[in-house]
Amino acid sequence: MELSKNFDHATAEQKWYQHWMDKNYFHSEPDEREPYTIVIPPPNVTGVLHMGHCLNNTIQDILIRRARMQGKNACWVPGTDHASIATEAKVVQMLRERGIAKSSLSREDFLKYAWEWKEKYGGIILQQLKKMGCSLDWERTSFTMDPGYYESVINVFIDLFNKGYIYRGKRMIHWDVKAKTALSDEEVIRKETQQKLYYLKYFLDRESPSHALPLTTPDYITIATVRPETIMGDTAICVHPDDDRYKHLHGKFAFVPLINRRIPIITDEYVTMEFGTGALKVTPAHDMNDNQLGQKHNLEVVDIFNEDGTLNEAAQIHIGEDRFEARKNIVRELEEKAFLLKTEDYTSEVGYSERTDAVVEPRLSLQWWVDMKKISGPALHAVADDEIKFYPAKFKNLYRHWMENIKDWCISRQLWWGHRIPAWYAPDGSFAVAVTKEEALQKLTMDHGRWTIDDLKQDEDCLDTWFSSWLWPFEVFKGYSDPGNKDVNYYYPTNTVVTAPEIIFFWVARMIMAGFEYKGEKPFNEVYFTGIVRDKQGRKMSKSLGNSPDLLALIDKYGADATRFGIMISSPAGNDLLWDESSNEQGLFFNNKIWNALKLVKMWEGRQSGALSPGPGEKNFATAWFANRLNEARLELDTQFKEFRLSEALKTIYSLIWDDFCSWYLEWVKPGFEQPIHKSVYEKTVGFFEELMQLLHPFMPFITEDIYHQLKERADDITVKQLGVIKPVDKAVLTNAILLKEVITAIRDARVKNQLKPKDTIKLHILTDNNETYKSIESILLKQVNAESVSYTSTTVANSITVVVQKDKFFIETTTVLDTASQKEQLQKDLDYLKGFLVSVEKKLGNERFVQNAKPDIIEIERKKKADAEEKIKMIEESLSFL
RNA sequence: GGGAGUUUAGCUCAGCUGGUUCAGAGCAUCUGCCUUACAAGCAGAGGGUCGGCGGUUCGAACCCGUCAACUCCCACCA
Repeated sequence: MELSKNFDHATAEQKWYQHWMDKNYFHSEPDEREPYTIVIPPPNVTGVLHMGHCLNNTIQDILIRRARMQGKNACWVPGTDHASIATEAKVVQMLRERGIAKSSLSREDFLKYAWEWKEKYGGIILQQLKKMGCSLDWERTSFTMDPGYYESVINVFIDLFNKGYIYRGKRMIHWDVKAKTALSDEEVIRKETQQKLYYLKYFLDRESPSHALPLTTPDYITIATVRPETIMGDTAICVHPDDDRYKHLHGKFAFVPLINRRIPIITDEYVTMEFGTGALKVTPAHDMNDNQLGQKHNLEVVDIFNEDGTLNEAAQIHIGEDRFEARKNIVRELEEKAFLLKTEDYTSEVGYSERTDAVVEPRLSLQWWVDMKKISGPALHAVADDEIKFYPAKFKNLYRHWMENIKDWCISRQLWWGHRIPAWYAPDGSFAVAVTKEEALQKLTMDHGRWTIDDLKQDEDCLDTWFSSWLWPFEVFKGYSDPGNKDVNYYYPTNTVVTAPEIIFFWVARMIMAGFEYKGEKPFNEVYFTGIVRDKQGRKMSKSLGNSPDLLALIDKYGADATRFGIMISSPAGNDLLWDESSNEQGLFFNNKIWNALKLVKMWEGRQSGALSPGPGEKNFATAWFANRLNEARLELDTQFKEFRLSEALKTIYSLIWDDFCSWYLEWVKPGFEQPIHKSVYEKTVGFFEELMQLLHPFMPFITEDIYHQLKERADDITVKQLGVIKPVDKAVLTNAILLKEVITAIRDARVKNQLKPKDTIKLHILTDNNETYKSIESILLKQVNAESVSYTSTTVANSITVVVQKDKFFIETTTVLDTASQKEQLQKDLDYLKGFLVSVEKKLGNERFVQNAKPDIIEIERKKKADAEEKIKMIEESLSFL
């Protein structure tokens, strides 16, 4: 069958993925083999594939495919995360588009819509992973809200509550006014924000007889604030106890502008004297630090915001206005009434919601918390002691620091989409934690006994999404709901987690904690942190910047293999990567190169001669070399894989195929025009090609499978073909090949420099001590430098171009007129370099301390360098004298 | 403020235990080739004071100190 001009990626991708699925290659069941397990970091069920996923999942697929080819029982578990905030936001938006307000729906109705939405759009991302070629075990697809998984999450909550690790508490939390939910610390992004610092007059209370002030002092105190809209929540003014400016005011009172609330002036060392005016307004309901101050000094708490960030009745003025609207209006009013002294530009970091980008509002509220110190111990040590390895290791420090200073985890979210908190409240506020209402009633009855089942109400809130995904490594195998089952016993602990460093706390740390708490064992052996995908200018890829390419369009254009190549080749281990579409182009060119090599080899298929096993005199240097080169490269690849240097591993294979196989090997064994190829050489070439495809397969699965089948009619598939053992390398053959390449390049260079046309033939004369070596590579050399003859000489050949390689001399005899001047120039250049080099070596060897201290083999090398250089200088000088 | 990282060719990065002609690769550039697998290609070439300074050492891109620039994480003064 005639081969097409180029590799048709679209057809091949479709064909082979379907074929692999039909053969069920990706499905794993426990057996006697060693398992190799990866659980996918579950993408948001609402998600669509972006470059980060592309990198992340390509890496996982490479690891899984390689493990599969190494004889391990490879299992890569797919799934999605219900992503409560993100999904609920999308559903709310969809409803709004249909003219339905969430507030008009019951919880049940809303969830019906949400599930509908999930069934329709959810999991698109899993289909997209197939397009990328990911070899996931689709039969094991999990979702964090699958019924069984849901139950496990609830039971874990109950278990931790019963152990006393979960509590309910009123605390300052980060409040997302858009999503109307609490956020954990990790969900808040701090951004530098341009603000204004307003200096406000707070008039002092002079009336109060017991606090009379001398009339000479000003009748106000100036406060600097960026949040004038919160003054109505002020319940104190605080100054530093040592601040001389305010000593006379300790224990006095002042009035909040506009509303005239009388508030005390207190002292605390928390206040920075240098900042602003050194006097701080204290708003315990709306600032984390102020809240702490408030607790310490027993201040009143006045909460002036509604949950959507508008002002409530407690604010007394501007009721119903949004906080930022109110800020403007209040500033205007303060100005009009002369409370505003001045305004300064001021830049500081402000917290934004990771999900909705709303400015986070510190808010006092009753939430559920996990006491992290109770469960973090084993997880801290597992990483510190390398029981779980981090790649790159630098993340160990970050992890340790966070774990040692771990704070309690706010796990309740004011959302409907998610795992509903299994807490049941009685009318008097007492509550019980239980799976069912009945159980809860029973528990409550033991203490109280006066309620019926209809009196109980379940908590309205859901659990943080990470409270479900931290169970992922074992619960995808039902390790919690069905402990000790055969799957979890076999696959757990899993081998590798591949994820972004951004979620080291959200997910990685918590999975480790859950693993120890519920399995008594680490959840995985190693974590590979990928870099962040950035654009050419180094900007993080993001929707808002619009610099994130459409991955599916890229796959259409370049093919999945080239796209995988593109992201992997630009992905240094452990660093961020600057991705540019041109790297996909490089991948496409690579496809083309491989395809053309196939075309060449296929041309030879019908033109074979000789016997399958070569005769004694037919030893072929090229095949002997390439067999060795393959083994050498495979050793290199082994180390690169062990250290997760995947980008380098790909470069190794790339160069092995392009340079060693195509540029050298194929040229060396290529028969003359329309000449037959020796059968044994052909068979070996096909074998090498197969092995190369096998090495490349984890990176570029489609083209490699396709070529594997194009090379030969066969029943098996490369996807499950096992890698052979690496044979010992014959160093002598490799060394000779290096010499051969060097000679070829040097002679070609000389040809170019002397303006010989590619078609001009030459006669080559070799002056060497080592005729044997050259005899074995002679025919290759002849062909590669377009020589009509090769002979050996013991003297200089006159009227020729001289080339010196290592200790051998080559004379190029040609009919064209030679430019001796440029030859001389070239030789002189070499000579100067060598002389300089010799001086430095001699200097080194003349240094007594070097000879005394350096290792003997190093000294030996230096001596050899000296001898070689001297010999070479002699030869060049000889050649120069002939010109 | 605390911590981590980066700095090597025009660009993106390797360089592992200090020692081979160790200053490398890919891309980009330049020169010559439509040579019967491939111009998405072939052959060849040029290009770097290894961020600065100092130290250790027989020997430093590599180890130590210091300064500078950039990046990230954590904690933040209203």
